[in-house]
Amino acid sequence: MAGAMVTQKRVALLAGTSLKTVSRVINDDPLVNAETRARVRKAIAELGYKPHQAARMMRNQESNIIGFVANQVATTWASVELINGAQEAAWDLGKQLMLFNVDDDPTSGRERQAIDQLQSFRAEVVIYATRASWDVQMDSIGSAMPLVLLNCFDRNDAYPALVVDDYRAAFQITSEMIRRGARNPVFLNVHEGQVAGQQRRRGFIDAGLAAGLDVSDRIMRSVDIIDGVYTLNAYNVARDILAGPDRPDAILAGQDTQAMQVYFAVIDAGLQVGKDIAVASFDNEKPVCDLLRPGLSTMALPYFEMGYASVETAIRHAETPETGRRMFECLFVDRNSLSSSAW
Amino acid sequence: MAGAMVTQKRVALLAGTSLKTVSRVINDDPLVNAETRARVRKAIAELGYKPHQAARMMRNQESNIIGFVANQVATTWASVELINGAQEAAWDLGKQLMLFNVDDDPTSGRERQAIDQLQSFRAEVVIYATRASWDVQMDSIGSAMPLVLLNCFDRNDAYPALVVDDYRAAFQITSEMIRRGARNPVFLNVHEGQVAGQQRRRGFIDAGLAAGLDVSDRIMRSVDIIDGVYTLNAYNVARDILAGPDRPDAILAGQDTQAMQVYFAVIDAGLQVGKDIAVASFDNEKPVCDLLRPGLSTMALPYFEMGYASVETAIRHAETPETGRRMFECLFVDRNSLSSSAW
DNA sequence: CTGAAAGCGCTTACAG
DNA sequence: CTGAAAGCGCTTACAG
Repeated sequence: MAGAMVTQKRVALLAGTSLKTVSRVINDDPLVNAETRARVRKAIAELGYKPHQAARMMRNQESNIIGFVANQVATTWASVELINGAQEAAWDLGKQLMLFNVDDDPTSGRERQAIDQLQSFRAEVVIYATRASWDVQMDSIGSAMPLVLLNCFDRNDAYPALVVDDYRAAFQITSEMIRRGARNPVFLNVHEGQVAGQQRRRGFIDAGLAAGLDVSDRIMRSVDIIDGVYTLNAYNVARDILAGPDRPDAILAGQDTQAMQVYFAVIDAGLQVGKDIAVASFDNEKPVCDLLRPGLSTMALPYFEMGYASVETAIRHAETPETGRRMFECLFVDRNSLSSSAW
Repeated sequence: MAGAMVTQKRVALLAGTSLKTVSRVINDDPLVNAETRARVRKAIAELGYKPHQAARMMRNQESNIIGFVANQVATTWASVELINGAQEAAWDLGKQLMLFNVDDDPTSGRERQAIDQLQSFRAEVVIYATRASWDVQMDSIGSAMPLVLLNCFDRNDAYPALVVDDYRAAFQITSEMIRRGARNPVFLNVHEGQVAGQQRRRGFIDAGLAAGLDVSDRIMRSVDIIDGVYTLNAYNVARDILAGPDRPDAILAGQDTQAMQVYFAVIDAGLQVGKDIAVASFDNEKPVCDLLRPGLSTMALPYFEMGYASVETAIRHAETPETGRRMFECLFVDRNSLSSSAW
């Protein structure tokens, strides 16, 4: 490896020129004789020379590296899109993304390790992404490097943050349900300890009010966090309300995986989704939504777009610090779960 | 940034010692006076000094970087585990994983770009992972750097490869179905252009033979690749065989998402999974398997383990080149889909 | 136990 | 248009 290392020196030797001229050619400096340039190019190709990033980083005093710390992100299909979007932006903008998947367990020390590594590589800025919009405490990272929050934010808005507009998403999907005929919808919300849960509650209620319906007592929780473990029990909740006295004509689930549980509750109650009862949701986890029968109508999280934008924001933020939350809108994806015979 | 850079020199200045001694302390060289060491440690902490990786890489002529090129991997839950396993191993073994998600489109040039970047960072070895066990042509990478294949292999076995033992997995799950009473199983196989499809076909047939059943004509394809797009149609296939004259008492699907389609075909036929008919599958995509009702019994792909092992293999392979395929076994995860009233 | 010198591969001023 | 010198931050021999 070391012996075979191809350097500018060797290229210069072969091209019969100086080290410096090779450097010029590589950096597209116009002040090089066309013929010399061609000779150098040929030598580069012949030797398979690749500039040594580490040397460049050191000499230029800049790394071109953006850190991406993903807390529990790689656990759902949808949120992997945050990473894909960031990756794409990094390609496009000539940055190197250095990715770390860390777990939620603070005792594992993985997060600390990731930060240390990023500092050692002199990352110019770090993007911190979580699976849900928590109100995070990020000063341990923020004091070390410029920081951008993705799909989360901090209490004091000390860092630029890119978040989903959950209020609007809930408002929209609820309005759509009502527009199509729902008069007695139920909302199986995610945990209201999450910001998303709080925002969506408001969106659901406000959409009802806008249509003259009071749905404020039609919100139930279908997720539990027991000893830190996130547990879906939309099946049980849905089963109970379907068997209850005041059967809804539409169920809005907090996430597609919960909607999937709702489907089975509906089936077990001898009913049909999209026929006897409408179902809708949030996320747009493609495989789930497409594979359910009927297909699940849902509010698509704009994660790819957010991931992409996070890199753009990070580059700007590394240059001149910014703050403030930027909201991203969900997109309604209509499949076939949104009708009900009750309408 | 540049002005504020904390170097060994500044640490030495503060500790009242030489540059070299600081280096010794950082690299845990025992030949340092305990008191000097303490003084240096204190200075390091005070200044928040972090060694500069780029400088180390250059001086040591080794990068400690392992490339991980993931072709279409981040598209299913299960295969993200390949990445998670590799990440974990990298943490444990003190290597830096440099991850690239590339798409399958050869014209995008992302793969080439990834290789170029990895060469520029002088990655010591590259792990190339795909979503399925294709027979890949990897010489474009293999000629540039030591290469390890993960979840795929090449025709000539020129590189070490870590693959799933699909034959054995199919043999095991089929045997389990038969052991519990299946006499007329059907296998909705994945595409037999995939090695997995071929191996599983054999496993299914051999398990039948071992139990005295000829199931060789009970294999159907439930996936199409139309214009390069992978399309599941297990629903239609299952619906047809359930309505046909020779109704199976068990259906083995090629992947959990297909099993999900089978569930809906069973439901629409007015039957119940785990009661009227047994269903099983491959993958263990946790959310899907757990959320289906009844829970789906499936052969879990050992992706985390394989991802972890790929890094260990890569480290060895970078040192002394190896070749050969290593097989990993799937684990049977029993939930509640494996009974049938027909038994 | 400690330090001064040299060099890893590159690019930024500075001279020609 | 081209080149020789200096230095980015570190560690490996070599002397003390």
